[in-house]
Amino acid sequence: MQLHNTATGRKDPFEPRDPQRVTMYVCGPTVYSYAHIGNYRPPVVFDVLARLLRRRYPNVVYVRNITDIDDKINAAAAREGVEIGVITSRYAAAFHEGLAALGVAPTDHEPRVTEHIPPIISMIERLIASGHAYAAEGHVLFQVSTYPGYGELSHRDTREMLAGARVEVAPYKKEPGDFVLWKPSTPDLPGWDSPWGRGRPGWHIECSAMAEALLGETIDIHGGGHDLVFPHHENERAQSTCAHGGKVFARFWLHNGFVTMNSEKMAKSVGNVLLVKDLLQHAPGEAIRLGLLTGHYRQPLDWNDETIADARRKLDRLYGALRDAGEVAPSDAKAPAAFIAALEDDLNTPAALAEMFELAKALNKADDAGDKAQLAAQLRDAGSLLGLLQQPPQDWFAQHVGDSGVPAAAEIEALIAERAAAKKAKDFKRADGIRDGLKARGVLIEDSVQGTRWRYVSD
RNA sequence: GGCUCGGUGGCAGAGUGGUUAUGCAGGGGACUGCAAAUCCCCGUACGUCGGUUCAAUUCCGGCCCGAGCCUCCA
Repeated sequence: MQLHNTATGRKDPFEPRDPQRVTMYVCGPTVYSYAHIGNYRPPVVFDVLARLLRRRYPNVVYVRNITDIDDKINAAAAREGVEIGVITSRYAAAFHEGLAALGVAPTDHEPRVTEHIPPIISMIERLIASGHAYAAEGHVLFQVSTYPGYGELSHRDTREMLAGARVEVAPYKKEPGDFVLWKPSTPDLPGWDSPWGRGRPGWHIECSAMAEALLGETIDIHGGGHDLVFPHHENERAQSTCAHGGKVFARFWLHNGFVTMNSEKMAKSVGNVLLVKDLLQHAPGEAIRLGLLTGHYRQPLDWNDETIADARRKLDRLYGALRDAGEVAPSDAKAPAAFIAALEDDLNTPAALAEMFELAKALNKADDAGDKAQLAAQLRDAGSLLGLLQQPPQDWFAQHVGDSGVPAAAEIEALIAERAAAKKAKDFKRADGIRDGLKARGVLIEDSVQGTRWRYVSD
């Protein structure tokens, strides 16, 4: 297996440090509002990677955190006049609903920052003791100049960066590039007692401490959105490496590209945020998931109306092949080698999907029952790695998302029976009238050798 | 300005030093009462200018265009 490593800037062969325990940490959301489609790209991408790793290694420990203490959370809580727990549990629950809708399997651990304050304090103490951090005016700061490797992950020259720093430098910083590990809380803000007074952790130290607590000092894979490379992951790397006496923190750094809308970054300030909870009102979660996997994870993904429509049609074709195979004998055939090879080449999901369409075509052409059984099993197994095609085909075609107006199944069945009678009586005008009527109401009729079947069509 | 990554057929989107991506849309055909679904065939795409090479969309360089990051945004 090959994975692109941000630290080296190329695809490197991946071998776990310990094949008996493969470790992966992915930065999760800060739960202060509803998550948009871009926020779900890392969970979906790394869900696929986790599935792939689990197939190959007996024990994969996958951690994705939830950041539940943060200035934006504090602001939201203050705005609503509630405890931060009200805010964080609301949006964490919404996030989980989105994950479930997109078929994202649960991680092995989902640590929350507020439940890991002692390990965070402990790590900060160790950084101070080893001379990498210092306390000043209630803050604790990491002294970047004590870590020569700083900048290696993001390929930045620290001196130039510091020279070009455009942010006002806080007076308590020894050097402009130093970043905060702990900051003081005023009485009206959430805080925890610490050796440096009542306060709260900085953002970067959370992930370092939770990764250490759950996965140890060196992890195999660290993932997240491309925007986290700097400063978040650069800082994490500095903290963890220094706290662990120079041991490698993450052996592989993986970063997914952004989701854009009309080639623009999705951001509140731009006003082009597409929330998944809204999207789910119009499209099946499985189609959204496929939409997120149609491009390679490192490429930017431009999201538009066609993305979803396209994904739905693709699923129509794949599920259609499974449906037309009919009842086939169970087979334990696995995904073909070319499909696995595509995924093992830095998670090339577009190439892997192309293999699935080849399987679908072969399945559509197959006559022999044994061949059908095997091809259907292969297609399903391939789907299981991408988190697709796991429901009965009938269910896929019978679902209708959101809106009103579409006829209920019972009514459709009755009209189909009526049409069948008309067809038998050679009254094709009436039969076609029923079909056209249903089509106008969003139901497509198909006659097949197994009888007439129907499905809801989008738009 | 620095760093990272891109510009592929109508759209989406892989890949490759000389040979089919794949899906959708479109054209033709088979099947069908007519459709739909399915199958077969088709259009000969690689930003631009140079260089390397017997041969470049694929390697190298310049240029143009685009996205992201540059202290708390997935």
